[in-house]
Amino acid sequence: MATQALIERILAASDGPSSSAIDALHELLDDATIEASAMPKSVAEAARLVGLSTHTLRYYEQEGLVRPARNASGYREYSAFDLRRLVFLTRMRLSGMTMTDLKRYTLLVEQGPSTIPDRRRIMLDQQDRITRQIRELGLALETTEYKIRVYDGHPEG
Amino acid sequence: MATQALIERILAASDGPSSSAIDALHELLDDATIEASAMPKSVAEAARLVGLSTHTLRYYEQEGLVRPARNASGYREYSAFDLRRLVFLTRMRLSGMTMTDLKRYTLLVEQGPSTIPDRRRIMLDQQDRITRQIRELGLALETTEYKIRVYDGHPEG
DNA sequence: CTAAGGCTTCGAGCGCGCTTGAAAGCAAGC
DNA sequence: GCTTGCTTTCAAGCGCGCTCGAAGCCTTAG
Repeated sequence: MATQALIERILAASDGPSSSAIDALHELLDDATIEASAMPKSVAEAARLVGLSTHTLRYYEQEGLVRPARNASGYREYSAFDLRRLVFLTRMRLSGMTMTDLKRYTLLVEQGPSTIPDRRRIMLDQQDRITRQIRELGLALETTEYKIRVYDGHPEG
Repeated sequence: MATQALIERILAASDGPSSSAIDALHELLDDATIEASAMPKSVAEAARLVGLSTHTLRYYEQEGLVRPARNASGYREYSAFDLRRLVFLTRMRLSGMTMTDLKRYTLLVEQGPSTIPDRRRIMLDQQDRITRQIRELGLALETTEYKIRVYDGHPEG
């Protein structure tokens, strides 16, 4: 029962875009709100779009994770490409990938296609890590469900 | 397809114990390896059983999360009860619950049944948090799957 | 009796990922 | 020209959750 509930929640979470449309989403822009205008975004706009602070965006640049262009006055200009990368970075950070690993990965990306095998390996490792993490979360979720059931007077049993 | 794979992974993760047996697991001991012997465990044994360091166990005690008894020489003795609590704590920590929240919760537990509504609330909040986190991990997992597919030469479409 | 290896307490240190603050430049409205 | 509010760089600080090291006590084997 708890397991079933978990699955239903996962389904609800990733259902909207039917499985085959997911690829298109990734390819196109990773996030519908980004492609709308092709105009580069200021650091504040970019921050708002990806849900980070301007400070964090500057920090990411300093760490070499993203390289927005600059306008005549030295202001940052985040292109759709930069925003896509930021979405990727955010997703990976939220899933627990470390800054160190993201730096390594980004470096490989900038070195061109010859590093694809290395990048693939990193993604496979992340995939494993995330899968383990989901397993752990499943256990924790069941534990909260159990406690709540007990607090509600374990109506079954 | 990615979604289906995700669900299958979740299923594989929490399948062994059939849904209805999960409650029993929680009630009995949370972890089969613990109940075997009723003898209290030393800090090192307890650490090994729950997968933490002895340093961390002492730290948790210092923070009031667990209260193992002491033997004549002042050594810690972790009972089955203490170990159960440690498993709970570990599970919650791994799911991202903060030390602060765990301290609050533990304090409520030690204040007796009158705090059950508060505890229930905390568990409901955690349940929400974990569910959101699983959603995020789902996105990240799809992203790694997408990248890997691309690196493999996107054999489909 | 001694040596090895557990255990104790205490306080300081650390790694990660930001976060904040200071000082100053640029843009747009009044 | 002045003000308001964005932007820049740089360096220092911080909160969390451990993690480590020192100094000394207890227990068991030889």
